[in-house]
Amino acid sequence: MLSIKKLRDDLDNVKKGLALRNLDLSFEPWIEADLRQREIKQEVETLKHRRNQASQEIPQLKKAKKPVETLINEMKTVSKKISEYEHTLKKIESENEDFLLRIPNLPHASVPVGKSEADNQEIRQWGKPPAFSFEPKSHWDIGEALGILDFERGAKIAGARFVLYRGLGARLERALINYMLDVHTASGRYQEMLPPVIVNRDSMTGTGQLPKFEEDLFHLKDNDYLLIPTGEVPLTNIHADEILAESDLPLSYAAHTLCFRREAGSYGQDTRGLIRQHQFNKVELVKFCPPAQSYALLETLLGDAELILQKLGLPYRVVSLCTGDLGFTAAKTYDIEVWVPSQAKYREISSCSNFEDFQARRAKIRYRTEAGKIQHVHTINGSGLAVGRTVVAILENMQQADGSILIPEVLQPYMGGLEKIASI
RNA sequence: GGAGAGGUGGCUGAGCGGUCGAAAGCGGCGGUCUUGAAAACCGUUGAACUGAAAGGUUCCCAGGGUUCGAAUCCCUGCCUCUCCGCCA
Repeated sequence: MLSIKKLRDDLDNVKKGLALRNLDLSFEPWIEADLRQREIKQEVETLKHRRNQASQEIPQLKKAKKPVETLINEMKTVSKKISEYEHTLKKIESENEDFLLRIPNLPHASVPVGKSEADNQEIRQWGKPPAFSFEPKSHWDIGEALGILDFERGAKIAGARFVLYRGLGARLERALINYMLDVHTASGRYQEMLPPVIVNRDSMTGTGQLPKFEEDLFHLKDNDYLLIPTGEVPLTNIHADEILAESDLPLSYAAHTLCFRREAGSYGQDTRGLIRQHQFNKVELVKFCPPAQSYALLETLLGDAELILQKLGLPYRVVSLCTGDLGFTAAKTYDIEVWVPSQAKYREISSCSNFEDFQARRAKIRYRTEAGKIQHVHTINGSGLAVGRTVVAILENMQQADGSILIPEVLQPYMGGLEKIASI
């Protein structure tokens, strides 16, 4: 959520920022409603002031054995008016709130300006795409041939975009989760968490999935619970409605969670394979910090995610999303894209963003400065990494002519010392 | 799932329907004292909105209701605890 002060005092710059996102919102109705809201509020407050005064006078008059009938009758009218005004006020306030909750964050000055994905800016590449002496196979062909991925049975059990990992496939997924968490939590860089993967509406609103993106979420209707699309939701909301101490910042959390996405609107995209599943594993990194540190810490967090790929020996590049491709809540985002040989393309495996105070304002995550001032923290998060897609990258980049897969050295201890996965 | 108890400030914990944002204690902060610290004593100590300020409004889990007036009464929901049942 943007600061209402900014909207009132600096609307031109807000509009400019939104224009960079290809967004042209009409603010006129809101401006009017906002004025009206403040007017009514003042009116209500004046009436309430009178009522409060009377509430003190009445007992005094009673004590002095003076008549109170007139005053009470007068207050009856006042109270009636108050509740009428409040009814209107509530309606306007919730409409205004809803409008604000649907405005995206503004891009940071360092974000490249552009219309679409095509304008994203490559920051760096790491590693070289492997050269194969044969036509590299897709990970689903490899996985099925090795008997470690079973898409047919995944579909039978649940439906399209679900997979059954078997044997060493399941082991590999688990190995990656453990490896990633071990690296991130080494020497206390991130505190490990294991949060709920089902959350309430407040949490989803706090991190920005609601109210706008409800159709992307799985919904448990009986009790209005929602399945998280990313670990960012429970991790960020850990500190919702809290005032943190500056001396405790920055806070860094890492967690493995399942993630669930409806993938409404992505029909026809990545219909085969692990890339786009309704349910997947992810290790998420989240930081809370004072505003002055957030851009430096975004780089740190990005580096932490990159480290995993480096240690696994998987070629990747880092891309800075342009203003037109930025997610709803982000002020700045780096995507890490890993090389996928069968597609001869880099594909997203991590997204690292600085939300500035956008989520903190929604979720009411604040901190007290050393000077005693209370202000919103900045939140930063990123995948470290999407586990299923890491499996994709390993299967495809490490594939051998004989159909086997070499297991990255750092992962071997997590695979019981196994050096490769081969069909028996 | 059944029966009961309860949700008050950083914590513990008072609070008759009417000067209650809320006693008291602890903790925190500032000071006196001290070479320093502890102890003792004194003072101070929630948040949001609004206003240049003075001030005003709101918040005692959440949402409704009763009332001139609600932390206090009623209803609903959520959460916590105890007992029973079931259960990984």
